[in-house]
Amino acid sequence: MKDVAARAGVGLKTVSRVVNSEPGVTPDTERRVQEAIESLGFRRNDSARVLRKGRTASIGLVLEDLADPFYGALSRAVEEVARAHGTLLINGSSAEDPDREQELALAFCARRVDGLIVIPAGDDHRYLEPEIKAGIATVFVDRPAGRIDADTVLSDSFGGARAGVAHLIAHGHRRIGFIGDRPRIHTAVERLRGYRTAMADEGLAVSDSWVSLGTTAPERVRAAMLGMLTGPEPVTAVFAGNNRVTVTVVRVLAEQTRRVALVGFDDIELADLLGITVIAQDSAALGRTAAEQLFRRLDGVEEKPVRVALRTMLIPRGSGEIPPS
Amino acid sequence: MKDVAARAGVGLKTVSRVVNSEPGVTPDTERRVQEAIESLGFRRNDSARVLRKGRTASIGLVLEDLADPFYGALSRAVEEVARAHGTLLINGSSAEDPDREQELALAFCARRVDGLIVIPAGDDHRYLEPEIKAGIATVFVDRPAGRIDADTVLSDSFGGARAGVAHLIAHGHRRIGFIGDRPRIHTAVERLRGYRTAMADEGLAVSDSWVSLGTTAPERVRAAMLGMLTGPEPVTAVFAGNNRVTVTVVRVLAEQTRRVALVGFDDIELADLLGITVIAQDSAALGRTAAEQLFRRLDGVEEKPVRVALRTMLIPRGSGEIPPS
DNA sequence: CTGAAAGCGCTAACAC
DNA sequence: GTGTTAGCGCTTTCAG
Repeated sequence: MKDVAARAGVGLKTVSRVVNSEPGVTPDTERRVQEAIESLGFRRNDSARVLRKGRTASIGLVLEDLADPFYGALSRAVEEVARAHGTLLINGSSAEDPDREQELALAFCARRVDGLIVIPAGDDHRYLEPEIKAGIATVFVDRPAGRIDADTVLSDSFGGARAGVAHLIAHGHRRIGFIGDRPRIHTAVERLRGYRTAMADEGLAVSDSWVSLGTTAPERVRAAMLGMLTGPEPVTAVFAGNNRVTVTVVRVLAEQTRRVALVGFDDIELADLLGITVIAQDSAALGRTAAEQLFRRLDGVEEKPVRVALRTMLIPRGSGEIPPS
Repeated sequence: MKDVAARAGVGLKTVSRVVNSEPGVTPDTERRVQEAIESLGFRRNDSARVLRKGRTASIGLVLEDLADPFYGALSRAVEEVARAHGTLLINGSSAEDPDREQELALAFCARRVDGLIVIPAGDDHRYLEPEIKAGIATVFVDRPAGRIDADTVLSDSFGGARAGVAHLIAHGHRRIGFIGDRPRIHTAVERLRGYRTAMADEGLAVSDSWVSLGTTAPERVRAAMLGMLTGPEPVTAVFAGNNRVTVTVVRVLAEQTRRVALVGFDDIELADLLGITVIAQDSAALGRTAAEQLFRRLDGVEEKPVRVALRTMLIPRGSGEIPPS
């Protein structure tokens, strides 16, 4: 910038004005500066700018795994909102590891992102308190924050699972399995609660052998599913706790001769062709809503922490309407 | 940091030493500084650090759409490599718009990312020359750079498409359609070339009505597919140019009574269950390889631009082995 | 309308 | 082992 000023024969501040298209520069001077910029290939150093202004025009998003289509879509929605606000997005995948979540979130804070959107992996977010106090707006999505009070945008996991299981019951099932994510994960617990409530609503007892929580690794899910299909009280239907689980369950069921009903949480690409009945949640809406709330905070809106729950939708496609065998 | 120094009763530089775990501090002093840091909730301002050091420990990735599972997986692979190098990743989606690609890439450069990985939307990247000259290492992935010479990591689109179409021919097809992405996109053109070559290899003529390039919007692909199924020379097989196209083609074919063979470029989740034969490319390997090359550059390796072509793999699953009707 | 000086928070280089 | 000084590239303030 100094060089540009020298070359254009003007002061430093004048270059700054031109670069930021601030008013108060003669068209003629502006042209000279522009030429100098061009010929020197000058590009403003945003780091220095940030240091001065305090705002980085960037936000951070900590999610579980960008390779999961659910989070990919969510991230993209956040990016669109950020873009509309002239803001860049930094992504980080926690791989469902609380330490890594914290490491990422704090790294983002050290870069002085203006705001943070977090899909929690851990259940204690007190480590963010000083950052939030220091002015980094924070919104939690998909799962609630642990041990701090903050803006949160969720899907209605409980209601969705309950509706899905009720759907299976309505189609005549009595022995229904539930395969979900690890019990540390809030959505897994909520969906299990939805399952139990739906069963209780109809006065159905739940056998321990019908419920399995754990990682979404294919081997684990496969074993759980096979376990429920054998034994003294084999299930005639399953509720899959999320898209990763559904994918594996569909594969296992495809190998069976007996027809087993299935409803899965989360929609999946091509699920329509495979006839998979799902409880769809709108991952893009989740991201969009969270981002909008974040920018509302960045615009200075002061209100007590907001909690939004987005509705889910039951999409019947066949697998959930198979009668008990 | 000044405050920490004051509180701990030490000099500024000593705090800096502690924060960066540099040697030359008494354990006792270090403890005092640590305490001050804790109680003040101090966190180093990386912007200032960047300004001083020149390196931001961040890289930028410009891709088409993070919500596309192909790019999601690629991005995640890049992130893993970056993480191993203590580097953060900034993502941006170009939405296949060259202007937006440029806007993003330059925005990343203004933030002084150490390196840039670009999945080109446009075909002229001379705008990056000053940046590259200024020291921002740049690697292109999935598609080659336009009008500049730079490190590039691609899949073998030509070879993959050729093998896929040859596979269809081997199963008896003579009238084979090709539906691909817009002709501005390098991979689309390469895959079309693979198609034409495979046809020519067997002495088969290609009717204009069998080839359709354009956006991957479902309506466009649907119309193209339906067009090829009707008319005087209906196709008995199709080659789909990428995962977006395949998804729509599968839907259209599912509605037909006649059985039409299909091979698609890119693997898709659940394609195994739907029996879709594909030419798989390893998006994670693409990302990993590109990122590794980038860090090789950042480590100071000077060599003339590298070009890597990753092999593709034909996975027969049924749809590509349907005989002509 | 324009420019000179101060300083954002940190680190490199050199004292002590 | 520790502190001091200068300055990274920009914007803010205020004087011309």
